[in-house]
Amino acid sequence: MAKKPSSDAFNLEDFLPFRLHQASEAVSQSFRTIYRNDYGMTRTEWRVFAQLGQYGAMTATQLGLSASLHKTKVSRAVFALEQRRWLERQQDTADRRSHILRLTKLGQEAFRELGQRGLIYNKRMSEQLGQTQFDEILRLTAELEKAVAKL
Amino acid sequence: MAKKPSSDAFNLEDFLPFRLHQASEAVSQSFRTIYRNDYGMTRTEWRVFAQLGQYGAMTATQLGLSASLHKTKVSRAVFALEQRRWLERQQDTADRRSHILRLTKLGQEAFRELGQRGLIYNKRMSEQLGQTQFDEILRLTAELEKAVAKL
DNA sequence: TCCAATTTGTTACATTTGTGACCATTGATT
DNA sequence: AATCAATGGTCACAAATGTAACAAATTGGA
Repeated sequence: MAKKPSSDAFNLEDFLPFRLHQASEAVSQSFRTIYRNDYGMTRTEWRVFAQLGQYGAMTATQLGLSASLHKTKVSRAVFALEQRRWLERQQDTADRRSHILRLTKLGQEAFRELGQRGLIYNKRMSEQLGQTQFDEILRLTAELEKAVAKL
Repeated sequence: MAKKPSSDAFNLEDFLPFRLHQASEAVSQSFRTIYRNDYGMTRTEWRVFAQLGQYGAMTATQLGLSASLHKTKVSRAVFALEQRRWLERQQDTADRRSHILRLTKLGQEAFRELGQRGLIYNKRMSEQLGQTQFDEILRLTAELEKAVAKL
C-alpha cells in the first residue's frame, strides 16, 4: 500500500540536478566526438563558434551573455578560433575596448558543415525519442531555465 | 504560410546538446552554492559523496559506473572525502586491489543535512515548474539516457 | 603450474577551467 | 576639464579535469 515517497526522503534518482546532469553529459559526450575528433575543438570553442555561426557578429560580452560563458572562457576560445582562421576580430569604433567578433569565410564554411552534423544528430535523437518527446524536452528545458532564474 | 523550419537548417535554439547543457548548468550552478559555500566541496566530491550516501558501501569501480564518473575522478574525490573524515576505505577481502568505500558516522550525518538541502531545492523547483512538468522532466531525462545509449 | 591478458586503482603530466588582479577605455559627476 | 566608478577584455596563477602509463592483483587458459 505504501505510496511512492518522493518527497519525505532525499532520493538521488529524483534529484533534478543529478538527473539533468546525467542526461546532459550523456548527450554532450555523444556529440562531442564530432567537433573533437573531426575538428579538434574543445567544447567551449565549439560553443563560441556555434554562437557566432548562428547569430553573426557580436562582441565578447554579448557572446558570453548569450551562451552563458564566462568572459575568460570566451577570451580563450576566441583566441584559439582566431589562430585557426575561423574567426576575425575588428575594432569596435563605438567602444575601443571591444572587438566585433565574426566568422571568416573559412569559419562560415566550417559552420555549415558542423551545422549539418548537428542537424543529423538532432534528427537521430528525435527519431529515437519520438518527435513528441523530443519537442517536449526542448520546451521543458526552456521552462527550466526560467524557473531557475526565478530562484 | 511558411511553417516553422525545424529540420532543414541548423538552429542552435533547437539543438538538443545545447539546450540541455544550458538548462543543466543553470540548475547545477544554482545548487552548487550549497555544497560549495557551506561545505567546501567540488561537484565531483558532492557526486561521489551523494552516491555513497544514497546507496551505501561500494567499490570505486561500482561507484564510477553508477554515477558515470571516470576512475581518476573517483579516486581523487575519495581521497578528498577521506581527508575530511567523511569516508573510510576498507580492504576488500575478495579482491585486494579494491577497497570498499563507505561513509563514516560523520559522513552520514553530513549526508542527512545535505540531503535535506537537496530535498528543499527539489521542492522549490517542483513548485516553480508545477508537479506535472517537474515529473515530466525526470521521466524524459531517463528516456534521454536510454536514447543516447542506443546511439 | 606458469604465463599472458585483464582489471583495479593511483600517479604523473598536459590541458582546461576558475579566480582575481590588472590596463585601457568609457561614462557619470562635479 | 578633472576625477572616479564602472565596463570590456586579457593575463597570471591556482584548481580541476583528461589522458596515458603504471604497479599490484586477479583471471583464464595452455
